[in-house]
Amino acid sequence: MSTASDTPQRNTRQRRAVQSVMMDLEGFASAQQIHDILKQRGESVGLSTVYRNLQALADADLLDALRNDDGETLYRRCSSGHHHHLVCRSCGRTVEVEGPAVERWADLTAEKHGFRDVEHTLEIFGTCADCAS
Amino acid sequence: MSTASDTPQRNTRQRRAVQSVMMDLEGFASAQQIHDILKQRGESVGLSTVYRNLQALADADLLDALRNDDGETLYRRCSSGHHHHLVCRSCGRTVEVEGPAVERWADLTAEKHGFRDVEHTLEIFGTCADCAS
DNA sequence: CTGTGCATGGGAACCATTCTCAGAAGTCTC
DNA sequence: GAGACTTCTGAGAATGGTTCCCATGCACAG
Repeated sequence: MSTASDTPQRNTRQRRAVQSVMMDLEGFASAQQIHDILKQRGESVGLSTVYRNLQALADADLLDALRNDDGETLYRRCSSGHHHHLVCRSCGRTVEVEGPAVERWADLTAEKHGFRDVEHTLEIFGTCADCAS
Repeated sequence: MSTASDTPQRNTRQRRAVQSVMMDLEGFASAQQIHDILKQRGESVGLSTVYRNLQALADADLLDALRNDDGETLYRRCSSGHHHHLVCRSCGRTVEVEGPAVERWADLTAEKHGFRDVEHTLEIFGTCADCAS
């Protein structure tokens, strides 16, 4: 395996601080919000560095990233493996969901039309039980 | 019905020009691309106006809008009714696809977790047969 | 034809994100 | 532990898509 060999990254205070915040976070948050949280904690980290580390973590599949309607990128820690999200549009609470049948349908549909290297995005939005009352 | 009564919009040259371009377009295009096409046709329209009209058309469900990975909003004319897209990430060619089973799965999954007023987004990206060769 | 008010457009403003690059700080070697 | 080597950091500038501002234009009713 060569996939595991790439962690030539240095163990800096800033990287640890960002990871720590992401561990504590319950829902999705923007890079700027995470930057603010770090500032509040007294673990000040440059905004560029926050962006860089979030991207690195997302590339390593340690975080999920998605764009909201405003065009911001939101991050959240995630379990490994392919999955989708059920997000409360009111409070941001997120449930990770899987749908093997959907995966198959997407691949099959793409293949039927001659498409290669297929990816897909799927997010479900709604109002959770707590927020609905 | 009150939904059909709202077209108190003026019939300007610019609005007609934008609609005309969208009718001719095969795949998704960004506001800026559409602005360029208008310029090429000699039907010059201000960039702000292009944005405004595209948004208006999308709000009226006459266009589909989606965001690409770069954060740009892309527009395309769409057939009525709920559907999803299979988009070539190279040339932008788009196939509208339907997946009743997926709709049902999404609604069911959300319901199972107590979510209400459920919506979902689903897009499939790939490289089409022509671009793959 | 004339008045009224929405539409237009050019440029400034906005804002999330990325880039730049000099200085700071991990890590490896001896 | 010291020194060399290299990656990481951060402040501010740059970027780029989109929206805002507002004086002027133009569609449409009367």
